Amino acid sequence: MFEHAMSGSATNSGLKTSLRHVSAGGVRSESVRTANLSTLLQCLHFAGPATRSELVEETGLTRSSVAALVGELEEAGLVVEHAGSPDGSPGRPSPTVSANSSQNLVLAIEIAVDDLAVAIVGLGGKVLHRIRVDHPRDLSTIDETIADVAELVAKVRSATKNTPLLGVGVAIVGLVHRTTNTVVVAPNLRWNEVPLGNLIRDACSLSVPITVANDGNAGVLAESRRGAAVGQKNVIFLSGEVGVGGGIIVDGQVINGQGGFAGEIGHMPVNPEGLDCGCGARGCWETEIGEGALLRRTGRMADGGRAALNSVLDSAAAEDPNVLRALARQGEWIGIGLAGLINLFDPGMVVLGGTLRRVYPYVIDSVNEVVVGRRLSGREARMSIVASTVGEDASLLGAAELAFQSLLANPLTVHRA
Amino acid sequence: MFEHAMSGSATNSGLKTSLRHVSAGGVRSESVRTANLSTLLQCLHFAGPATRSELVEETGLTRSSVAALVGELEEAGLVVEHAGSPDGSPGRPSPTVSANSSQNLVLAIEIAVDDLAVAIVGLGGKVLHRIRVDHPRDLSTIDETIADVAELVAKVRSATKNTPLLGVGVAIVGLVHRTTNTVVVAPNLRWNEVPLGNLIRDACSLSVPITVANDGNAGVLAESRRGAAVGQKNVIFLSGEVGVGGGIIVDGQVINGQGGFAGEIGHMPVNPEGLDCGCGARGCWETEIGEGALLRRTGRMADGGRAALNSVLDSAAAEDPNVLRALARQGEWIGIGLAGLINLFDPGMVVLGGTLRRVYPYVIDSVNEVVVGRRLSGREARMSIVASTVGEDASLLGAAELAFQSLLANPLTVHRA
DNA sequence: AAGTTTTGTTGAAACCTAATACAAATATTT
DNA sequence: AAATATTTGTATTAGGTTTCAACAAAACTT
Repeated sequence: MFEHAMSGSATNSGLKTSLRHVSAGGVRSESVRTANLSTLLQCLHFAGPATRSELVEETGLTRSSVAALVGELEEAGLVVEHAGSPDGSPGRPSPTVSANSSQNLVLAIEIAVDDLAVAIVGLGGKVLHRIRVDHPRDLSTIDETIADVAELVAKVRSATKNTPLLGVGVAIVGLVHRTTNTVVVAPNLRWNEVPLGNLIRDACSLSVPITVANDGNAGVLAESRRGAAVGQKNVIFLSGEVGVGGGIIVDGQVINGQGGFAGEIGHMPVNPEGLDCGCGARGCWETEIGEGALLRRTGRMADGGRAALNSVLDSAAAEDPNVLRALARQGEWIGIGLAGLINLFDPGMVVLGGTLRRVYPYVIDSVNEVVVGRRLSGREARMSIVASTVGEDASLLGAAELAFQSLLANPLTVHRA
Repeated sequence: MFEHAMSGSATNSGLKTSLRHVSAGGVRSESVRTANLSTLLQCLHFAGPATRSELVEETGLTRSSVAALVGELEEAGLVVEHAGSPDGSPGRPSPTVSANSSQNLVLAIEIAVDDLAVAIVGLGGKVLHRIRVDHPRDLSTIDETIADVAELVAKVRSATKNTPLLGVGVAIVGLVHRTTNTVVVAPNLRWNEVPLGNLIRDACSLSVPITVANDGNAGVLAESRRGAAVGQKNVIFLSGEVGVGGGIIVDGQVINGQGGFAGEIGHMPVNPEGLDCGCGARGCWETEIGEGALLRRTGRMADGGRAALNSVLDSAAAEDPNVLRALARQGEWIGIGLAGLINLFDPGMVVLGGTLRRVYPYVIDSVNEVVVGRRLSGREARMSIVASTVGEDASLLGAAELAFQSLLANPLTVHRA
């Protein structure tokens, strides 16, 4: 289990850099311990509490090693042990080990088009406190938005007794340069070149590491670690909101690309004769499967927002034939783009999130029909298209996972504040 | 360097992933040695001979460890050492270590639409013997093709004194199921469900491991290890031949997807109102940028083959305005699809191979224009679109690298025959 | 010729997990 | 109720791997 956290294929050997002068590739014995601590902590974080014997079985390590490693994690305050109780089977009961979710907290922030959300999440994935508020686009400047975020952060932090944090994760509807935590462009927010990481750090007086990421990339992380795609190593996450975002998992890892811009699924060119897109190009997938397209097809105003969307869903529930037809058409376009992605990635699962989660029942048949027709691998590959199970908090929870990544990779070298 | 051997997420120690190749999860001390042997051998295989001190610097290991590890590799016959000679600088000369390319051979086979190629390649990438022959599609049955391959294999093997092989790599223009080495479908060859790996093994009486892969996936491997994309961690390889193939490297690794079907770049839907594609769908990218499209646009017969293509290139060289215009149009379509892929992967480099390598000078301007216009990350990301440098042997050399992968990952557990 | 610099070699020390033996805690059998 | 079997925790020893430190070897420099 948990290979997703570390990728690495059996016969691996990808090459990366060429010239001989970069960072060391050699491995020392100490690193073995780090790797094993990491494996154990990931087990507990992602799969929940486990007895020591279960950990032995899952990791393949010996009882002695697990005892020593768990002891070290406990000493560091990362896990807690509870005495085991008899369960009816013979043998000495094994104590239960759990992630210490009350003392290893991260801050998660989501900046969506018409929403802000903030949460404090404990190791193991326990959401200790969460706030989501409406925050309509165009009603706030960047500075105001940051101030609003800071206010929410203050609330959740005081609700959790200002317990020190391990890190901060931020998900935002925009293109993010990962090494600088900068939002290069967020069309729906009309942001350009916003150093979001630094702004949030200053506004909230944070001194722990901050990771900013695209909301789709955060969403797929949540979906793959705690949602519908748990256990899947190759996943496409398609999230239709005002814009169409997404995230892709290849061999257990979210793909970031060279600068962190990867995963912009909504701007694949699918219809050169199509509509103009907010990104400046024409005929992007987003123009055919975004919220606007659905509202247009059902005779609503394309910028009708949430109310219009609800009306569409109501009509669909009432089996309005025009609306159902429009949804089927929508599904065909979803299928066309998905088929291309499936031929590109050969995923084991496709997850539809955001608004697409709500329209799922009305579009899935036409989606499947188109996909099956265009898939090259035909029936060979088993692949399913499912609705998100994490739901509206996908990006928020993904942001939390981003903040945990460094701890999980290197459990014993952590700083909190 | 060579973190590629370990990939791993940004924050982790890098080690973990390399050690992680044992499925269990836990890492034992022996794996450290395997990982370090692998790192050293990859250094020598990909970057060529190096002195022991260079290896020390590259791996970060100590002189003692490198000495021991190199000694072990030498004992296994994988590397050879030559006494160092004074180079004008002070200090004791360091012996040079090189991959033993005369005794660690793999067999590479490429089955293209109108070509067969076979080569014997030594560790370090030295091509010891290579044959490429015309083999027009539709003139042979599957069995005949396999027999032709077997004949070529016998030739190259006897030319290399039937030295035992470490493995076999096969690249083919078709969709390959990796775990079974089966060609699910190869439209241009009209193959369906061909157990190619087994057929070749039997026809050539081979007893070493065989790896069959899609030609585009093999091509990108060659290009990234020994061609234009050396050192790049995120690469898109687009190879236009009769069909349009490709391969994608994410974080230093070729992406295979769930069953090995990933990388089918040519069948992205880019024009729903476009032409019917051989795959059964309509408006695939291949219908706009494949060889047929170019011939069509330049007034030739779409199935004119190599002769027609040469005539187009001649006209282009003679600056025939109609042909140049058609090529520019071709470039626009290449750009449209590439822009989508770039938004999806955020690569550091795009490599154009196959026929596209030859038309590169005539299309690159319009490609770039479209791509710049449609890229979301704008000027933020440095990304270049270049022509393949490996050339017509990309898939063949990639197949060889496939065959080396297992040895490189685990240098001391090899069987030859 | 003596000193400096770089590199190979060797043995001890440090780190990590596995293996083994034994103790503890529970269920089952007599 | 006592003995036995089963499972798990603990402690000790052994095996594997790397680093460290000291020394030797081979080159250049003064």
